[in-house]
Amino acid sequence: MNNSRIKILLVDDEEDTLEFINYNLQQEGFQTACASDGVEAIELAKIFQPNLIVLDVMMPIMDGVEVCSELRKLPELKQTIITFLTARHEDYSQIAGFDAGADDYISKPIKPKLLISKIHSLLRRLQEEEIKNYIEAGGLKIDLIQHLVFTQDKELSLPKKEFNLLCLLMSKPGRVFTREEILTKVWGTETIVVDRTIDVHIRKLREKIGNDFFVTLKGVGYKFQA
Amino acid sequence: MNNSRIKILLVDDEEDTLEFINYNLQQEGFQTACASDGVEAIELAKIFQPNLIVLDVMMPIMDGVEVCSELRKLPELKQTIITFLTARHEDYSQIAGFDAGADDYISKPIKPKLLISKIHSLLRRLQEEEIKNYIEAGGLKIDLIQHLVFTQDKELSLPKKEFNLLCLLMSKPGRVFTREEILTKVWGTETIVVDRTIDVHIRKLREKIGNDFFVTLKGVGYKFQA
DNA sequence: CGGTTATGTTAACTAATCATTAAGTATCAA
DNA sequence: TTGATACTTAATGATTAGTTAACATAACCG
Repeated sequence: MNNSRIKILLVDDEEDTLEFINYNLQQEGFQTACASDGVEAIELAKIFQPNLIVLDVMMPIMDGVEVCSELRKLPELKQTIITFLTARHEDYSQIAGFDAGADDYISKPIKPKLLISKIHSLLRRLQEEEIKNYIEAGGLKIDLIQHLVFTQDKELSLPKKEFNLLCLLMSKPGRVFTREEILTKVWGTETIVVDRTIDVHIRKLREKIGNDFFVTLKGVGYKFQA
Repeated sequence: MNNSRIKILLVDDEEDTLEFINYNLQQEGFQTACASDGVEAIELAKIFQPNLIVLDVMMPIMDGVEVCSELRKLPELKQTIITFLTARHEDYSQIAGFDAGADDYISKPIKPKLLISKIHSLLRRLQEEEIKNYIEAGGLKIDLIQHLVFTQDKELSLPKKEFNLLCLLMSKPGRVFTREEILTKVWGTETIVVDRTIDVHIRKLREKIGNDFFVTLKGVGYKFQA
């Protein structure tokens, strides 16, 4: 993963801590932003759209738990991971933190290496969670939930049959699907269609997505090739 | 959140997988129940009333998709989250899965930490939906308490069905809802209405709120788009 | 309680899109 | 070269959604 695409928002009222964490994260190439109180944090979060928020629990005015609850209410931050920063032995806030919707916590005093590795593991989780509902291959991405296909330059919404056919082929890039297989998996066992129908749908996919992705194997079938 | 109040039903034909997940979830304090086939799953679901069902797609007799469809028909499981367990990129039933009304996917091989965090986030979503008093997306805001919709320029009060339909679509902007899903979630499982009814309600929403928010996917369903 | 209005549903029709086929052409492999 | 197989195009057919108005039902209100 390229760290420079990752945005992290740091929230702490102590200037020193803020600078310390900030320095370490920037060394790792993360994009960072800092806020020194809850109100500022929420404002900044809206604009900055961070992937991760590191939030001190003990803060004046509005404490971390409260800030976290507020942040969780923002729909645009649904995917954002929130982690608390707590002084050791602050058990109460840990529990309350999870109620407020935090994903993890980091204890003070902060050890840079631990912090970084923790952040990496949190981000890995984010990435893995994101991947699940996609089929990805050869620079293309199918979003099954949104029923959309993303190419390098555009996003398209395909008709049902085309979409299903593409899903099938892209589910195993490089693997050949026989015409028979395609028929049973896309059209089902009941419906009987002539072979040309597959060709036409392949053609439409070639038109919309690109010729080279779809390889014909004469007498055998088709495959998706990156 | 107190995990011990959360009930999770696990369905898989492989004894090992079942035990493995079960162990991990029990470690976290969740209440669990296990079923090894579809029929058992449905029976158990009725009695156990789980908050979350983790359902293997590949099963003999009745596959996960089929089980999911059946489960979705039970009115008492309306609030239950159903998530599929699939071998990564392996099967095509992923696509059919969303048609059946699953909420999410978890890919095998299962990583305990990911599973747990996934479950937490699913449950958080459930909780949020219960607590939340507004839905926001694409410049629109629904106030669930006041039963009002705010657009950029005006505030409107929609009839029940229209309101519920809008809530459903806006609860997950971008996500496609199949007609079947819409029917069960807005009209319930008992009432039978003709397909045109959905169209008419969509039309009214388009009229009142704006055409472009509501995207038709022929043969699939509708989605809300910002 | 009626009468009124607002909402929900349906039917019937129209429109649009998608899927399929047919037919001619191109390509490949034996 | 030739026969089989795939590609392409356009036309047709089928399916699905949009629209409208009418009817039914529920909610509202004096």
